[in-house]
Amino acid sequence: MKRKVSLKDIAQKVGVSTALVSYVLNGQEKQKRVGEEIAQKIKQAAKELNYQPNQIAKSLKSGKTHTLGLIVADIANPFSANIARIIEDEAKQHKYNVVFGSSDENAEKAWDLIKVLLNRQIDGFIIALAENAEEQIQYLKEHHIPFVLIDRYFPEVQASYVALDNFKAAYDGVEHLIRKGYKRIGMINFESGLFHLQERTRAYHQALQDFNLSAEPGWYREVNEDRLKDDMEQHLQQLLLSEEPVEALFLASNKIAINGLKFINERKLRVPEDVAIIGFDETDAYDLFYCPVTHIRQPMAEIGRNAVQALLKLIDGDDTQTQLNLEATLVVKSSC
Amino acid sequence: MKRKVSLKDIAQKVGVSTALVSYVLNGQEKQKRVGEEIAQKIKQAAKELNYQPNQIAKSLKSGKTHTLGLIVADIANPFSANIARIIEDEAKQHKYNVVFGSSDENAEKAWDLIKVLLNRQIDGFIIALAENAEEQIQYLKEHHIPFVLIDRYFPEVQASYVALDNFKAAYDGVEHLIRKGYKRIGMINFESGLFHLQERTRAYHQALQDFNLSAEPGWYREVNEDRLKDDMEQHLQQLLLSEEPVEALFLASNKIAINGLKFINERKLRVPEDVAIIGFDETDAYDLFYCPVTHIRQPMAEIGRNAVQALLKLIDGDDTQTQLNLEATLVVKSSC
DNA sequence: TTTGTATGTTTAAACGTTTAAATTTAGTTT
DNA sequence: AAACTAAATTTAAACGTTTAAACATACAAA
Repeated sequence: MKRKVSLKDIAQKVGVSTALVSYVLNGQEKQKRVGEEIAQKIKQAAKELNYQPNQIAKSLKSGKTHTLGLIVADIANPFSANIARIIEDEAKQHKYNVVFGSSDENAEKAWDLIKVLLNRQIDGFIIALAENAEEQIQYLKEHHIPFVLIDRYFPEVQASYVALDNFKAAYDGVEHLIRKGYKRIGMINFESGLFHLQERTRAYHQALQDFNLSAEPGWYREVNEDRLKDDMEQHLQQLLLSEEPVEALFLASNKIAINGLKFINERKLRVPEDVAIIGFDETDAYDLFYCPVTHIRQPMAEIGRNAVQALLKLIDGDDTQTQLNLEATLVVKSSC
Repeated sequence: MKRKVSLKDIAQKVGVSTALVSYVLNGQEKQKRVGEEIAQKIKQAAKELNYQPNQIAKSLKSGKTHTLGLIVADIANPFSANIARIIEDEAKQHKYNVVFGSSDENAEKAWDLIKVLLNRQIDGFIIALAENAEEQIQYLKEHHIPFVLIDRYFPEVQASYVALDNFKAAYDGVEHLIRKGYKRIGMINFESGLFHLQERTRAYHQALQDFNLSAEPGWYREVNEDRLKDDMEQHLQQLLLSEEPVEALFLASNKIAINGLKFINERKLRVPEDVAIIGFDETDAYDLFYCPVTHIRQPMAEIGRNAVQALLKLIDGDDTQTQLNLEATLVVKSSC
């Protein structure tokens, strides 16, 4: 890679000091009252040499990299990928770049990512927290590193976040099932201490209670992310193919829903006749299923955009915290 | 953000020059024969102060950022997202980070991305080319910037790439249909000058010819990415619901397949009775469709890993080009 | 003529590293 | 004791920017 053109090269060509070149190329010719004629020459030379400023040098000087770090559970998950795209676009609009990393829901990995990205001097983080990551927030706060949480947050820790009103979203979903007349309503959620998932569970129970429906303990099931397929098989078997199957099922995430639908497909169960379904998040799968699936859609674009804007505010030194619990949309199809 | 600990701080604390600290912390204590005792003190101090080297400064000095630029069409597309994840992991193993950008299949945007990332001094690119991007390759080559193409490449331009043997993959798919006894075989592909897509079309025609099947021109259709839904509607209408519908359909990408399946779902067509289907790429949709879809699977992990390895080789100054056309797998389900 | 002011330009230090070269110190040969 | 060698450490420049401060020049005012 032949050495790139630097300020010095331009300075040399025009016959001035690098300072002048810097002033002109940064639009400070007026304030620093650079001579009209020389300014022109400098601009001309910059163009001729196709000068591209070295951002690394700029960063070293300014301490700013104009880069945001994005940490998600897994960039290969459509939810993360979609949000990543939105964040990328929003960041680009503000002339920021995005470096990303996947934590695999693993606090250890998330730590590594944070450390690595910090050493690369990114200006701030957008993070979808892993479980047991309170420490990390604490660290970021102590070191005054700007960050915004998305999707998940810890209610007891003070921090900026842009998330879903998970309770309301899930409540609305379960209520929808109830109003459709289903009485035996089951739910499958991840086995997880994450607040946003627990909120969905809380909403399920609350809704059943509010509408005076009984809730057999066995109707609520938890699956482990790492054994997703097996756990789903096992629980669905019990929920749907036992003596007294549930009539309706609330599947609390896109991955859970996809697995659930696959099971239903394989066993040739009829939706909504044998079991009504309501899913969470979005996936092509919902539309492609023989019976399009009613689901709870998160406002992805809003989440992404708000997160970037909140983060940039923090980076710019405006310390007001942003705490958004956005509303989901119930997309009614024909699965219940 | 309180100022971070620098070499100077450690030097000061121990009472030596920064040079020594640098030597020790970079494991050069032996070659530079740093005193045993002082070396210990330095390490100790570094630990106590929790020293984290400033990578920006290192980069400025070395000209290396240990960061790879990844340019895909759209990070929100599962294909891109999956590859991104694999690339991320492989890069991490070699202590590299990944910055990404989406080109939206738009040469202009891809240019911007390249420029921006170059100014950030990334060490090399992994690129899924947009159409009309020959120039960009030329530019990268002229400037001796290491890069590896994935998924797409221009056969007439000499460059490292890791891609699929699209011709063989598609040929195998069509041959599968033929061997199943289908005679009237249609195909839907993107309207695009991209070589990898054209190869799929070429394979379709070649296979039909090799097996002495007639190929009505109307059986081959092209859709425009931006009008995907409408175009698909229109062509499927003609292909499947006209006087003489095709018996089987080769859908040449995941997006096309998903749209096609949605159409089939809406119109309540039977697969494979009314029409047999073979899809390209992977998507949950294939498994979720009431009749699991036979498809051509790309070896994503191989593509990603090979791309990173090839790129790192180039970065390390080994100029041998990597040109891989990997084989796809035909995943036989029940749609044909 | 001196002083002052406005205008235009350069100098030099700084950001946090790396590293070749110079320097100091101690030890060994003559 | 002089000369040399080896070991340990420092110095200073460099990477490519930015920017406060110093400097130079011209011109007007006293």
